Amino acid sequence: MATMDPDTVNSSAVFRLGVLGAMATDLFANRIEAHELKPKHVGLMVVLAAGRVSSQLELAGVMGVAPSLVVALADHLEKLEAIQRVRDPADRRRQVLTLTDHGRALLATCGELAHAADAEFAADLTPAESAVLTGMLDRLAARQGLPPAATDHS
Amino acid sequence: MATMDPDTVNSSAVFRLGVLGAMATDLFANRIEAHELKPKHVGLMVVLAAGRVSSQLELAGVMGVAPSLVVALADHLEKLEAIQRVRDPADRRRQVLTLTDHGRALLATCGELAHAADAEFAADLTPAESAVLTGMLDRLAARQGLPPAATDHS
DNA sequence: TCAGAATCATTCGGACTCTGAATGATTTGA
DNA sequence: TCAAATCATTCAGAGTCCGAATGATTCTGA
Repeated sequence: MATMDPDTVNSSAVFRLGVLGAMATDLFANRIEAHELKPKHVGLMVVLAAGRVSSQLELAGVMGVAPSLVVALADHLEKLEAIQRVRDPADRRRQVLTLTDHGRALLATCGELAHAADAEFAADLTPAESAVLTGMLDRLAARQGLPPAATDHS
Repeated sequence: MATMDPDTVNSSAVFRLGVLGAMATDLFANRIEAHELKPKHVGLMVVLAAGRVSSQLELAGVMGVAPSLVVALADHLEKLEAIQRVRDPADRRRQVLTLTDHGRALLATCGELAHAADAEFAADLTPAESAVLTGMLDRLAARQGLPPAATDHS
């Protein structure tokens, strides 16, 4: 490349995705605040709703957070009666988390709030753009189990 | 509405942008770590490079953070000799921040790292999808009043 | 069968980031 | 000239998250 643009950073997808993502999360956090939820609580419920995973360690893996954080998030969701925590009879070390009816209702409410926020934040997203976002999220989620590039100081 | 998608949240742009943005920021943070920079340091430099703003209070406004945080970020960048801090002679309450040559070089390096990260982050995307993503980020950024991305003709 | 290694959840301490309330310096306005 | 406003700075503390113990349970091989 010849003379480089003075602000190459700002033209990178990673950087701008980060900035926009932070704004989006702040917006979403404000919308769900009244329900005593934070974005990560919703994230946990979303993973649960997907139905592929139920133990806390697996949750931590999919969400990319420490197991100890899942404990705190699950504690809170249990207090809200949004999830049930039951020891797996087949392996009593595991806690099996399941969404309660109330949890599903809460999640649906968050869905409505999120889409309302979309109207403000990403009003004119074309279906193609939505598809790209979805595709990226799916593929990145599919990369779980790779060397944790995010927090590897070993 | 009839039966709603079981996971409406996950189909909202705000939520997905938040998740992807967090991953993108983590990735970027890892890449610039060796230069003793965090994403917010780069963010400050990006705003400075845009050239519309120079005092710390203005910086705080554009970045959407507390003025006291700008102090800390600027302290560090000054220690790295990436910026200069000079009292505005016309108003000695103000600190005028300017990128040094080294700061510009650092920023350029971060740009390369960011674009390299793009390659990994969007590895599975087709060029068409990439273009859609870029266009979408442009429009979203404009909508949020962020500094416009310079067109990259590398 | 049984002791030791591995696995899962939990607790706890602490690192890190960020904010908001003082404080000090300077400028502005009446 | 003096009071109010403005900018930068410091500081204490809230909030979030991780990693290292700990305890409980399961798995393994001899």
